[in-house]
Amino acid sequence: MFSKACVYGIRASIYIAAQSLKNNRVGLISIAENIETPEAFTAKILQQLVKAGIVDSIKGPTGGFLIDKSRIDDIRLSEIVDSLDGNDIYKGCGLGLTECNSLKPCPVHDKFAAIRNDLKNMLQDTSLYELATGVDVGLTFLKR
Amino acid sequence: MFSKACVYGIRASIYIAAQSLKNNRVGLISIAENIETPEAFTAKILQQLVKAGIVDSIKGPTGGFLIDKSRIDDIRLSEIVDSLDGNDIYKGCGLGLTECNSLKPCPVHDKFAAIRNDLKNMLQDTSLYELATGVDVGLTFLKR
DNA sequence: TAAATAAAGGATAGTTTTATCCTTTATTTA
DNA sequence: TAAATAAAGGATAAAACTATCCTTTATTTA
Repeated sequence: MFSKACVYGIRASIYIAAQSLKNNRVGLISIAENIETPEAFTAKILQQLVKAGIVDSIKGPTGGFLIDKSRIDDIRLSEIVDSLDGNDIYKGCGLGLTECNSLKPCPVHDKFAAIRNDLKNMLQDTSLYELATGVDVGLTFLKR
Repeated sequence: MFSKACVYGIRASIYIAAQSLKNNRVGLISIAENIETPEAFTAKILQQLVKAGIVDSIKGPTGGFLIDKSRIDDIRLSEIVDSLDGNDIYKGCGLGLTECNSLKPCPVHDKFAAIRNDLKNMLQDTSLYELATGVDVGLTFLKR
């Protein structure tokens, strides 16, 4: 469904959000440990999330990654997916055709459109806030 | 969503089914042309579909690929996806965790389960027959 | 101001996926 | 039975994705 970069990025964002809600700034090592991802690869993904404006970073001692508390409720899963995997999962044809639309549809066009639309809505309706609080209260998990 | 091998395989299966319904056996070159896929790579995918028992092949002059007419209505999209991409899209965790279930769920477990279940049902409910006839009457397309 | 810390960035390596080429095997037909 | 045809299979190459390492830049604190 999503690339590894994307799922690592989602997990990292949720972890950073959960910590930011508790006013903790977190470093790369701690992130990689808590979401169980390869450290250096996670660093690259965090760079992308910073460039996309989803995560903030601060260099030097006491530095690390954070998300402004006031924005955690506004950030949607769809933004993270967009920034790491692009919008192909929403827009692309299910059978890989370059031109595929209601005028010249592939054989699964309508059936896929329905699923993809549900996926799109789900990602757009899901905020980082609800995911982060689930992790914080121990209802959901980011590793294993 | 699906690998290239998988979407090529679906398109090839639909094309072979459409031709088989008209009692035409089709060769590799003609398949690759009509679904616009790289010939040699398509050959490899067809080998997998033959091994999976979805498509039949006959060697030598007048040979080619076909699907028994009586089976076209029974073959589901899910079988093709299974044979080329495996069942990870149905079973795997949306965030890539190895253990993820209702007892120890990832933050998006329930939301993904709903989407994945819809996808699963759609693939299991869709027969090669309905896709092939759509192409045959010019309602849907396999290339561009 | 020097040393320590932590992210950013560049280079490179490993793995998987996608793609091609060439030889072998099976089958038909002249 | 020889020649032609078409799929099967093996080897290899190219591209994309995943992953690691090392240097540079920014910032803090002693």
